[in-house]
Amino acid sequence: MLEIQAAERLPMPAPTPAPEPEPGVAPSPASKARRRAGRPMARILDQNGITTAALELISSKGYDGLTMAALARSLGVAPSALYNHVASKDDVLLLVEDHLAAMVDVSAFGVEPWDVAVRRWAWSYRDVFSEHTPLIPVIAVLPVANAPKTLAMYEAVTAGFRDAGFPEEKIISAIVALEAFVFGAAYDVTAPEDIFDAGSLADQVPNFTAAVDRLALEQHPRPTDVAFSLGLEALIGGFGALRQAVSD
Amino acid sequence: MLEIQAAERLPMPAPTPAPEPEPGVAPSPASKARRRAGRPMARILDQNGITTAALELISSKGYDGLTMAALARSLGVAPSALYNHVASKDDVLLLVEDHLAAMVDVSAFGVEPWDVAVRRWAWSYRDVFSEHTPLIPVIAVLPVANAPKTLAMYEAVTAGFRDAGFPEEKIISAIVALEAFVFGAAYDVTAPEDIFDAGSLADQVPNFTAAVDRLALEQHPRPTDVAFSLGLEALIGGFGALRQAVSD
DNA sequence: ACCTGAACACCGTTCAAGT
DNA sequence: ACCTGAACACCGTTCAAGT
Repeated sequence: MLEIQAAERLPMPAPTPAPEPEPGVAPSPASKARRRAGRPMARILDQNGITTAALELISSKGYDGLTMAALARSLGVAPSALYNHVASKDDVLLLVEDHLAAMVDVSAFGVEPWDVAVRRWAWSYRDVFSEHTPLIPVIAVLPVANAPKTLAMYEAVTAGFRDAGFPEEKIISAIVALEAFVFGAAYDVTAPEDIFDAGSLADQVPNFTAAVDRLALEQHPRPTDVAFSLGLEALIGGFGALRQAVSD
Repeated sequence: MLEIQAAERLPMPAPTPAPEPEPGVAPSPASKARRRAGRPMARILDQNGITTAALELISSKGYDGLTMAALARSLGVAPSALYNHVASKDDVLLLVEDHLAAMVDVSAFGVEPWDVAVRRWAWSYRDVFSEHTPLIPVIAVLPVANAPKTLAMYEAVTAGFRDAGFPEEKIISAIVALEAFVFGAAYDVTAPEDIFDAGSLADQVPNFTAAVDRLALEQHPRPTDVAFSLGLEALIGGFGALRQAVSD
């Protein structure tokens, strides 16, 4: 259901087809007149428009606001119309995920040194998905064949690892491990500030409470960024030692 | 809503109270007779019974099968009865999470060397939650004050880090980083085997496909375990270098 | 092929009524 | 205090009917 649908010519001869509005663009408020049932003259929906509308809905109402009904309304169609273009709501989430994957910064691979590239990629990956954590369960189970832009990201990262002298049989494992860390860290970004406040139980967990208080004393940047940096540098350090000599 | 509710004595004098069935135990099939409305003689539900029933439901029907209606049915009550003991379905998930946290193995801290303890804890943590990934979004945002067993786990780990010479101001950050990796890895366990099959797009991502094929050649244990081990050892190695000299 | 509109089989949650 | 039963305001999804 995620294949690209070839733009289809209508069977009737139409030498100068009337300039149709872009599919997926919300109808102007002027066109309040409700559409009659039946196939419309011009296609109204496509996967691109659905993706864009979903992203707008998410950014304005959050993932709770992303319902098939709300999505349809923002596109000016009935909810059932969506099912001509996606098989399910999960399909919509997949479209969104693949769009976001294209925003992850892989530009440093093959240009900057390996560790710099990994650092840039991982921070960017975490930042993008920390605003979209409801997608993480979807990504984790997502066969890459259905997400071309996600696949392109993996290709860039893999090539970067290979060119940096990373042993080929360990590349995928290393990427999977880094990705696991990135996804977990994306959740951590969304945690409330006082998540580690033990409240009335504080005196029962003295070591923990002391360590939490001690961290708070450091006038650091966000604690979530400190933890991410600490873990990421350990992973980069450990994985970097696996590389074979290469001029870069 | 998660406070422990003190067992309450009924106000009426009851010198030899009839041996009441344990609360939360599903009614024997014999007692088919429907309860009348109104407060029952003996309390039927409590948080313990709800937790146990939820865990049974999850293990038999999965998280999709964990609905308030199904949970109530397994306990022999109406769905609305649950709301006398939990504020919401999220509260139920919290009870389940805290129960599972107690199953994570922290026994090696303070007994075995630091790296052995971390390794045992992390593997156990991942294994427990890989069967309960729908809880991960809940844990990530969960104030520890509401989850006493989870808090106890953090206390044991924190003490282990401190006693091993870990600088106090970095302990929480290190635990948070390890936990992020564990949660992400828990998702990875649930991924389908062919998740990295690029299908028809394979020739567009040659480096990635080659690395995936290369990994498959290694007759390893589960790829997810290889990736977890690789990342965990890097984290342990990197964090271990932060420790100050201590005799252990 | 691609829309509408009605319907289906659910959800979690609330609340009056009962004891 | 703690249950039942009815009701509420949703969900995602299906499908006949229309053009």
